Amino acid sequence: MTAQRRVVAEVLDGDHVHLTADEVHMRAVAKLPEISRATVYNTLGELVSLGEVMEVATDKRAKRYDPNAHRPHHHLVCAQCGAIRDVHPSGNPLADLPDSERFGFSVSAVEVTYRGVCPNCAAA
Amino acid sequence: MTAQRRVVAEVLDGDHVHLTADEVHMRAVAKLPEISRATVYNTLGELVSLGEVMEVATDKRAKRYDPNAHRPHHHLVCAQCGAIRDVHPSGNPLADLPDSERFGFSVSAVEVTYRGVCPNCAAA
DNA sequence: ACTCGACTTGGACATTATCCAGAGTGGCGG
DNA sequence: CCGCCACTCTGGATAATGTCCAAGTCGAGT
Repeated sequence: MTAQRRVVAEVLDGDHVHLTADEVHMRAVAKLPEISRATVYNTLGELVSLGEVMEVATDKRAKRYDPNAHRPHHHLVCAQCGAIRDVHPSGNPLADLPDSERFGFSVSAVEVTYRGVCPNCAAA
Repeated sequence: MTAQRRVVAEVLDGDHVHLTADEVHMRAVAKLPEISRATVYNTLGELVSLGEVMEVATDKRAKRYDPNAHRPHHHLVCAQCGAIRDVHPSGNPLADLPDSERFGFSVSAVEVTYRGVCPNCAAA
């Protein structure tokens, strides 16, 4: 546990939002100016391997990192401003996939992304 | 409808797989050598706007384009080799999102990505 | 204090996507 | 048939994101 990794962990823990790798880097630089992008990417990759954070691919421009990896949840994305909210649907989508639709895959996870327009953008 | 756009449409229609923009470009070049990347991107963007093809963000490396945009379906992705299959689950995930979890959004679409390991990779 | 290994750094590089200025093309009125 | 206009395409530059590598740095153990 080095100073650099602690800073990355603090950035993710401080705000429970969904940051891009670049945003994590910028915030890390604010706390530790000499930290490099490579270290941020390395550390994020390790945190993902450890299961401490999740990668989220809601848009294709950049990965986002979700520090709320321990409680299963899905995401609600505004199509206009890109805002992301965590949501907790009632059903279990894994159960909705019958064996006949699994093609022999061993299915281990499911990601659900709801898309819509947030109240702010709807008002504008 | 120019020659270039016809070629892009043919590429997408010829194989019902999930091509990246770059794969579309390579296949388009095979049919029409002087087509440029910009034109492929433009045309793909127009097709998406028209609702003829869907963008799929199963990994973060590159967008993929799904020509099967007219029948709602979801995707089953192999975590190892990246193979993508279309699947048709039984339930309707939109119904699983109660109003209390919508935060005022007008939710219009849902994407579901199942992740697992395909039979080929499981055998290897 | 020395050595070794792990970590970090900074920059180069790769990939994917977008932008832009200029050239090309086709239709249409004259 | 000619020239004009709107639109499209091209090729290259550029941006955004992510990865890799060689060398430097730091700390633990001896």
